[in-house]
Amino acid sequence: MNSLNAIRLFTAAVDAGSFSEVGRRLGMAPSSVSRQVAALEDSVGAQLIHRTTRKLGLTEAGRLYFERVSRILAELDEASAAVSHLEQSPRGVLHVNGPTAFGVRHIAPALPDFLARYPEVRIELTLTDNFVDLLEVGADVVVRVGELEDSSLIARRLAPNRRILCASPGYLARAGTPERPEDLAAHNCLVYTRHHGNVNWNLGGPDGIAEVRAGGNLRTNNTEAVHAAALGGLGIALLPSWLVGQEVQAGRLAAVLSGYRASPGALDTGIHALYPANRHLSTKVRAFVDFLVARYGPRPYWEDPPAAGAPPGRERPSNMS
Amino acid sequence: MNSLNAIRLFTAAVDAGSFSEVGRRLGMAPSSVSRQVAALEDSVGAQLIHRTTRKLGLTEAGRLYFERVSRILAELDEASAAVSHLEQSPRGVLHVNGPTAFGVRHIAPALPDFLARYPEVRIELTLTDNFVDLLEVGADVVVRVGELEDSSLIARRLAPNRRILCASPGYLARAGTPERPEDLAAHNCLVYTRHHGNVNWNLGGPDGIAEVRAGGNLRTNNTEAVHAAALGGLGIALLPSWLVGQEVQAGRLAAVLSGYRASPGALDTGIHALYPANRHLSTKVRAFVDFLVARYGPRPYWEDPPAAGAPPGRERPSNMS
DNA sequence: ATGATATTTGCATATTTCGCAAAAGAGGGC
DNA sequence: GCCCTCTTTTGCGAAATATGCAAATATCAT
Repeated sequence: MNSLNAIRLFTAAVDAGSFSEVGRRLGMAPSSVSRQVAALEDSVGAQLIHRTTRKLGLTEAGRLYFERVSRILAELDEASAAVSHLEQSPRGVLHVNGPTAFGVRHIAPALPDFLARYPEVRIELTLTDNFVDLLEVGADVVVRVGELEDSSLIARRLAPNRRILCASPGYLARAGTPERPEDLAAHNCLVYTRHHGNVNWNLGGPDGIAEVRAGGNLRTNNTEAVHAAALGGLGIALLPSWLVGQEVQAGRLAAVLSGYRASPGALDTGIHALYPANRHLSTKVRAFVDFLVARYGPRPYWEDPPAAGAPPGRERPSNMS
Repeated sequence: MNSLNAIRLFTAAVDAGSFSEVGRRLGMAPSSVSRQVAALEDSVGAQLIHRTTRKLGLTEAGRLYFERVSRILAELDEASAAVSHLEQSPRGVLHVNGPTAFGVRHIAPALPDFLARYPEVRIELTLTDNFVDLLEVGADVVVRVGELEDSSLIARRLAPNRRILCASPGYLARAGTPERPEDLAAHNCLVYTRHHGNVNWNLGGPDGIAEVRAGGNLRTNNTEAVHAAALGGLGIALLPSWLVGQEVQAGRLAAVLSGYRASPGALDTGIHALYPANRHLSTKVRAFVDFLVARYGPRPYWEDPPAAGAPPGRERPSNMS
């Protein structure tokens, strides 16, 4: 195996016309240059440079080798430079993966701002609801809502994952507004469930945790269906704040029992951006995750404003267009 | 500076899909592969491969680098192969330098045979009468007649450098044939001289060395002129055997005082091929020098046949066409 | 869960590489 | 013609680098 350094020294010697001159330019002993070139000659099995103590001259083999190799070295440096360039500022293709519903509502609307800020980035957004393997899908970042699998990935928290009870104003006008968890028993609860069987809602309030048996005339494994039904006035739903927060703000839905927290026992799983724990975190990934963190802020725009008297959070980023 | 080995391991890892597999194929520890690739990543400043313990995946930078670098590696191997190929058998351009007169008579006529034997060689023959620096003129081999300068070149003896006294048969018929060195005083001696001043011919014979004051009505610094004058019957000349040997054999000239040797005191300077003392002697140079040695043999075709009773020399190569 | 296999890292060991000094060679200037 | 300088090369000890093994950690299949 010939070493790259030897080839570099060979071409440098041809350019400089002297091993000593190469040593002077590169800050190394002439003997090292001599030995490296000799080793290169041994490896290719031919004399490349005729040497006397006063001048160097290329052999035919050396001329041939030099012509090809100097071009190759330039290409190699160019390749390294291209890769380095890619990391000097956010550039290239950023492959983002996320859940469909969240992606449509909160990732895709953020992309125009991101791409305006980083014009050299192109985004490939893949929205899938099943758990994806970063390597499998070739993603750079994955946004996950909810529980995190144990993995070697780095998880950066983007937002809390709060669920709120809500119903349409029409439904509440017709069926009344529950004031305490027990009141839910008299309401049509729209149940999102992954499995069959009964579903209980745990609500934490000033009087402890109340476990409510949620039931009604709709059970579905699709959050969007629950959402649509609630908007249509079918009943009371327990839905993520990122899904209904803005509709509550706009008045299309009304939060009920807002003094209670859903699943108070479970720790807040949150919404996270996941990316590989590499020694060299690519700038485009860092820029994207930083961008999302800044955009959502400590209190995302879909969440209620802080309660009166609570210390004000940092300025929220602009709402989505 | 990134090492070539690291790049090779990187591409091997991409091909094999596993560092361990690379280690198995190349007979090295997986940890070494891992470290080399990591070092390469550090040197280009970007992650090239996403790794989990089960699979490897290229990053965008890695894909970019791999595409360029794998092509570059192939070119590099090709360049080394081209140089090696050049030395596997005599090939390429052979730059030969020699004296004009000898070259015309004994080098150029030998070339058709040489080129027929080595069809992949092209010869560039430069004939100059001044001393040349191999590097200066870019020659691979230099043929020199006569004294050798001290140098680091390797000298391979091709033929003796004998000078013989001769004259045209017509001259001898007119002026008589000298039988002893002293007789030359009565003859018209054609003198080749580099300098002005008198020229003495030293002739060694059974009765010791005789120093003869050579003189006549022609002095010239050009051997060919002496030769032409002798052929024209002007007088007796002292000329190299390679120049007049065949004309003596053909009867156009007759040797005189053939029992005497010219300059018996000086050591036989001979005719030599000179080439650089490199560690890797190129096959084309070796082939050419070997060819000349074989062609001229221990007793060149221009020399007299061995005296009767002397052990026969090896078969002479074919005379020039 | 457990086993098999993968990458990575610490650490001791080899191997290579480096620089200095000395030797040998080549050319310029006096 | 001789000296002086600068060159390449080689020996040798030291520094730097690479390597292999073992252990830790991680992932996937059974």
